[in-house]
Amino acid sequence: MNFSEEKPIYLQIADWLCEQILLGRIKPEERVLSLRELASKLEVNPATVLRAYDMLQEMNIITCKRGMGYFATNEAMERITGLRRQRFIDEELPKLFHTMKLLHIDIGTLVGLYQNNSSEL
Amino acid sequence: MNFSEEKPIYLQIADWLCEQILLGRIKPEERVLSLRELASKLEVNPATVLRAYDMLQEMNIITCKRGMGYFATNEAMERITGLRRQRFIDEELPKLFHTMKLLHIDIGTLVGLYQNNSSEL
Amino acid sequence: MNFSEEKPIYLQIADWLCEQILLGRIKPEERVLSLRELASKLEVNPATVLRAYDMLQEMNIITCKRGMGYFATNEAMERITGLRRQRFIDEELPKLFHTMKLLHIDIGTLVGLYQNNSSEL
Amino acid sequence: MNFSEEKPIYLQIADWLCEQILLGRIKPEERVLSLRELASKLEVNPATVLRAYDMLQEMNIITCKRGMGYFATNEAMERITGLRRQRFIDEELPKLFHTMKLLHIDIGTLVGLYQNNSSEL
DNA sequence: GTGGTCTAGACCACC
DNA sequence: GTGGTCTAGACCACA
Repeated sequence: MNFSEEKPIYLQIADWLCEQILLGRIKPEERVLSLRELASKLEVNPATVLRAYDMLQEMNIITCKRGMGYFATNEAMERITGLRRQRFIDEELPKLFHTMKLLHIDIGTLVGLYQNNSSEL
Repeated sequence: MNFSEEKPIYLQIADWLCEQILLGRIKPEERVLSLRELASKLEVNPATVLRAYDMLQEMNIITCKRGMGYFATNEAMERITGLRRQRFIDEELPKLFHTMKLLHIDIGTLVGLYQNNSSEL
Repeated sequence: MNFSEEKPIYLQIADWLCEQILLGRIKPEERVLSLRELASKLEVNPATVLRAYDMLQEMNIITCKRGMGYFATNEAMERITGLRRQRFIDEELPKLFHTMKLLHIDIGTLVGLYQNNSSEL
Repeated sequence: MNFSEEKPIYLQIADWLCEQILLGRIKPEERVLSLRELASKLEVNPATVLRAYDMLQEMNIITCKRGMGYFATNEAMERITGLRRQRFIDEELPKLFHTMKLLHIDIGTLVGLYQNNSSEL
């Protein structure tokens, strides 16, 4: 995994784990990698993974069973989708539209780019 | 000017100045406020403004004439638009489309939100 | 290290570090002294060292791993040599030849001085 | 005239004037441009030209006749050549040889570049 | 007046 | 521990 410079690594780890869940690669109630496993896989400090897990735990996305590891909650997916949709609509979209205006990119152009981009995948 | 907490002030100053140029409030070759003027206007330390100006100077958006202050270059606008369009298309759009996919927001929905948003302004 | 008065200290630090790399005292991927370590060793302010490191980072000569310090990139040597050769040939040599002409020093004389100088070392 | 960024303008003006003398474009005892003439020609502040002239006066390269302007001294050429040769040999050459060593440019290469360069002019 | 450098020190986020 | 940001203030060279 490649970490971007602009965001703290622990946030990127949390985001990545959320995506794994959204994509169905981790099911509700399923165990996620242990701190040490994930840390060594990602080549980061376990304390960094811990911080991500702590955060997700507070959001009720994962939960810790002592001695057994961390597990996705059964409401994980709804929590993630809810939080993200809200952030997307309230924060990201306004910025997006502002940028488009400044750069004189109209919505038609955006749709065009979307379709090209989608077909590439 | 109100500074957000999430980004360094010097970056916000740089962004703000770029927008002033994009919006035509500062013309090419025109002098921008001196370090001290801007610093006292924004109530920040001159060194913080300097850091913003340094950055913009390296991007060829402003240039320093010794003892006389900083001036917008005559290619300022193209530089800014160029840099931003590229960043938008290469970095922000892919993220946007990725998020849309994860959240099951299709392009039609986005267009709808765009039109609502535009009519509000 | 003795700093000359004529150049900013941060540039001298940057130059010095580049030479350490060119001379093989710092290998690619190797960690360089932390801001604070180098600052206290050189008896300067950490902010001054930071400025040098910032500059080298933009030139892709060193890179920052968060919380762990700065490391020479694996292309550090090529970058330095490349930048310096170009500057030497494009800027310094023309000045040199120009000066020689004005002072009526011919190339033979220069070669003589070179050989004396080399044998001294 | 194009001023470099790295040196104070007044020094560049002084250097330029010295070169005019070395090249014989200004003869000993001949009048040089007045402060205002030169300032407007170079598009700089007369105070900047004054600073250059002051410096040259202290070096006995030009002299001021009140009410009549500045004149090259009759020893101007020797002064300039003397100062420059010394600086060239004591300061510039050692730096040059040091750079060549670091960049692995040998004296033969330099001679080659010299000959190419000379034939171009 | 302008910008540029440097210091000392505080405070923060991150690993 | 690491780097990053910001402040306050001093001092300098330059125009």
